[in-house]
Amino acid sequence: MEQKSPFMPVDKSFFQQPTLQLAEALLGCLLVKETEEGTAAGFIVETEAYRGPMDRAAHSFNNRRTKRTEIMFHEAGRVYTYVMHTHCLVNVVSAEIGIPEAVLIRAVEPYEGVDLMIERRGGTSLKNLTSGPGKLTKALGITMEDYGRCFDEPPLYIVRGFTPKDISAGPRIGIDNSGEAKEYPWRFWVTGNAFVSR
DNA sequence: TGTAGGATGCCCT
DNA sequence: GGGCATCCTACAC
Repeated sequence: MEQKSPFMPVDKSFFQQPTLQLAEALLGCLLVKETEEGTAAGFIVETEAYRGPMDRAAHSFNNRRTKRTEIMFHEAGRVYTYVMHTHCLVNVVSAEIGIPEAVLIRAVEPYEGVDLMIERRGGTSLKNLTSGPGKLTKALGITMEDYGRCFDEPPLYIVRGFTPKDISAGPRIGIDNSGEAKEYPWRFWVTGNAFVSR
């Protein structure tokens, strides 16, 4: 059978690992989005883990189950997209069915379809193209249409990329009103990478 | 049915 | 560094 997509998605089993571990494992992987306009892809260089039941910063804290958070209660590897102000943010659902955890993709390093990404972002510099959770979704063309999809098949999927030489960890960003949860070192990034959000 | 508040980004000082 | 765009969700009446 002809391989229509330019990249080979990871196996579903890739997502079957503890959320914090998955957040690190995603670093260096390639995030691909195929649309009619073309294919855009970038290496994941920054992630954040959100662990529903015990994590005040998570939308699913205390097992809050609504139409928005519903997908986090499903199997690992599903797509959780969410609208923030004027932007769309993308997460990888993790953990077992019934446990609402996810990994937020905060930054990627442009790899393929750079011209298309620049066009979507209104002609910004390369360094500013995908260095933030709202920026990368716009550059790659990820929208609420992707909610509930699986990251192991087109049009939105993850491919094994490179193994980061060094990984850093620290507190998450933008969750100052989340009590003690804001201190958890659940943000991971590729040490020294120029496309990390800050 | 009304309203308060974001897992952000950009533009202005 | 601070304010605002802008809109959907959650939750209080």
